[in-house]
This record gives sequence, C-alpha cells and structure tokens, in this order.
Amino acid sequence: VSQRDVSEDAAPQTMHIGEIAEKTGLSLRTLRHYDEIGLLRASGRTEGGFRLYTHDDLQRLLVIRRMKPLGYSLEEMIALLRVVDSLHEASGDTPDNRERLAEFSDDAQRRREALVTQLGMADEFLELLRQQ
Amino acid sequence: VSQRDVSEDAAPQTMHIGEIAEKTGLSLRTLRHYDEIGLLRASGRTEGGFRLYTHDDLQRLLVIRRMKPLGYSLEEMIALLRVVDSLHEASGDTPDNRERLAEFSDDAQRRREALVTQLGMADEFLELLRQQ
DNA sequence: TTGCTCCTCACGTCACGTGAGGTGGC
DNA sequence: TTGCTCCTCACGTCACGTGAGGTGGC
Repeated sequence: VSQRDVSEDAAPQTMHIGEIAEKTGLSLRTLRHYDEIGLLRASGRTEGGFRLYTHDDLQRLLVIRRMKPLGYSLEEMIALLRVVDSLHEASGDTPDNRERLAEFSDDAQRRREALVTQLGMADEFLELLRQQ
Repeated sequence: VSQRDVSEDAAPQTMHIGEIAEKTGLSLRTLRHYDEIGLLRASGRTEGGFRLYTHDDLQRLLVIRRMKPLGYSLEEMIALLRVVDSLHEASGDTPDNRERLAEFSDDAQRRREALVTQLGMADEFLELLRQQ
C-alpha cells in the first residue's frame, strides 16, 4: 500500500512496460489502456516519462488476466477489484462490502458455468469437423 | 442446396428473424449483421421485405453459434464454412480442400486447448475470490 | 384497425490495434 | 553514439448495440 520513491536507496525492483508485457502476456497497448482508464495505473514514472511497475502491479495484472476469460468489462473489473481492496482495509470491512463481494462471487460462478457451456459447444463443433 | 420458391405449394416452413433469434439465442442485430456480411444470408424475403429463414439456415446458424466460443473472426467462419460446403460437392472434394479442412481442424483443436487454459485461469480467479 | 414484428439507415461502443513522429535509458 | 525501448496522439477495427423513423403481416 505504501508507495515507495524510486530515488530511495535499495530501490525495489521496478519494471518497465516491456517486461510487464512479457510476464503477463498482455500487449503494450493493453497495459497503456489499463493505465489510461484506471484499471491498473503504473505506480510511477521515470524522469523521462517511462512507466514504472512494481511487483504488486504485476500481481494485480495477473489477477486481471485471470478475470478476462469470465468476460468482465473493464469497468466491472475496476468495481470488483475496488471491493476486494476495500475489504483488505479495516475501515472497508463492512457488511455492505461483504454483500457486494458475495454478489460478485455468485456472478463469477455463473460466468464460469457459461464458460463450461461454451466449451461444450466448442466440442460439439469439433465433433462436427471430425465427421467431415 | 436447391432453393425453393416461397410461392410454391406446400411451402416448407420458413421462419421470420424473430423465431430464428429465439431458437439460436442470437440477437436480431447479430442475424442482420451476418446477413449483411454474408456469413449467413436469409434464404429469401417476403414481398414486404421480411427476411425468411429455412430449416437449413437454422442448422447453419446453430453451427456458427458453436464456433463462436473458439474465437473465430466472422471472416474466418466464412472461410471455414466455405471449405466444408465445397467438400460436400463432388467438384469441390479436392486434395487442396481436404488439406484446408485439416488445417482448420488443427487450428480448432488449438483454440479448444486455449479455451481450456482460460477455464483454468477462471478457476484460479474463483479460488482467489473464495479466499477473501 | 390495432399492435406487434420487421425494415433500413446511421451513429455509438468496447477493447484495444496500428501507424506516425518523437525521445529516453543503458 | 547507436539502437532498442518507450512516449503521446489519433485514427482504425471488429462485432455488434441502440435509437430513429417508417412499414409489413395476421
């Protein structure tokens, strides 16, 4: 949570956008887009303007990548991550937020089932192809 | 393959776009879009201009719907269906077309595996949600 | 005749892709 | 100094969504 200054001694390893792209499998454009809309803002910038990502940023992007197959809009991802974050703060651990998380969980479960249905449809198509 | 005239006696049951939308789960707009780009053209029109779909059209749309989870572009679907169709005609059953079909099959198999990977990522995300 | 279905524009949206032109970092 | 990485516009794309305004079908 605490933001570290790049100029601090024994600076933690920060990464440029290219390294993050490699580690997440997301494109440079996608990472910039997420920065723009606030889904995941780069933690800092170099003097020259290069985005700097921390290890936490990377972890969060890996979570985002895991959400993608469930077909969330980026706005929905922002909302979901906000609730999860707030539950990690003492002040945000309210019945209201717990309720919201439960709703997101139910929704995610339904999306997972839809994905399984899609896999079933894909398999039916593969079977049709094999019959040719 | 033979196109039947709507005015023929004992006309086969043709369907309006709404019925097709219901039976396929595709939106009216999606069906019109597929008509526009030639992925699936309505077999006919009423005098007043209403699209008419045959049972064959419906079957084809159900195939298209099964292809969707594999993430094909509409252009790719057109190309794939064209190859399958041509193999059903005597004149189109060429080594060339069989080769093309084999390539599409391999690609479809890879796409299926990608879908399974996505399901795995979704499950990792669900697990993360449960840990909250 | 009523109302429900369907029609054609045509602009909007979402999540980026793709240059163009320029500069930072080691 | 070189070249590779990164930057910001800004327009393009794909697969539709969403009205607006009008008409067909039973």
